[in-house]
Amino acid sequence: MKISEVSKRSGCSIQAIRYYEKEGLVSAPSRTEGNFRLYSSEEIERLSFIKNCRSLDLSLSEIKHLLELQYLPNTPCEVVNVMIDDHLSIVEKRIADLQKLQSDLRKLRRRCNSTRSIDQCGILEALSPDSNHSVSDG
Amino acid sequence: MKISEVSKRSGCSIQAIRYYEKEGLVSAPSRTEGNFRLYSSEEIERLSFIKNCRSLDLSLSEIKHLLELQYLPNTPCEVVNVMIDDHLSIVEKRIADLQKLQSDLRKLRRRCNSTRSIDQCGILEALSPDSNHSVSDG
DNA sequence: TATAAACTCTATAGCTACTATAGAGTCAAG
DNA sequence: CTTGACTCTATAGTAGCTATAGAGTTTATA
Repeated sequence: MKISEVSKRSGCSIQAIRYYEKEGLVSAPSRTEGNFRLYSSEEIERLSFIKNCRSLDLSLSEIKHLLELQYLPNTPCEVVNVMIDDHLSIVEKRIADLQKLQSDLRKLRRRCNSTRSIDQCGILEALSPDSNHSVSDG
Repeated sequence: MKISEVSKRSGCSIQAIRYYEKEGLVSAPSRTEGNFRLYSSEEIERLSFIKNCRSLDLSLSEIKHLLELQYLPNTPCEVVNVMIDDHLSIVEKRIADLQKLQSDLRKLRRRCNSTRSIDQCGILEALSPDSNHSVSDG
């Protein structure tokens, strides 16, 4: 199989596949006489695995770690659980941060309506440093 | 004032201040004979404004736009409101995406406990492409 | 057989908003 | 006159790709 076929079947873009090769997540495949990459179906599985992990926003280094673990079948899998737990914590923190941001933006938005001009804009006033109405105020 | 003083008072790092200058968010200040940047207190206000906007995760191009608007005091401020609304939409979408991700990760996590070995790991199984238990499955 | 279309290759720039670093110059105090 | 603190410019790095240029390869068609 050439790279475009592998791309379609794995869901990874051609550029991404070459990037994963460069980063060592997949090994360099054999080549045709004309220097085109040639893949077997094993590579599709590996790339699909990577794709699944990326859809969960796991980093390439985490994924690399998971791929290496598959060659150590007797390792206790606690390390996998810990990785997912850690990743969940990061996601939870990101959600909390964004919710704070959302709240701040909503408060800010309430300071103004569309009928004013720039020099009376409650939003710009709140964003200015000498304002008594700072961004996080109610 | 030299740059470190301005950095302390505005809350922007020295590198960030130079970066904002390069990107045209603040104008190039005068220099001492020894080529050190010299600022007036006006620049602190401008940089504090930028800092406030950045804490709301507004992009530099959005901030640039807001800074330009301040020179057009008679413009209707609807454009500001729209920008904040647009930004809120993006934040809301990001939150929703992350909540989906959180849910997927939690489901995945439930597939395994720490007492297994890698070859029996329910998480790795779920991540593998030939699995009947795909990542988003209940 | 010629040629055009479709595909692939490598290498590089770009994205965002900075941070970190190297190597050199400036300035104030002791 | 030297030490230390500060500043300067320029460059590389961050994450995970995407997009592009310019060149070569393969396949289909005329």
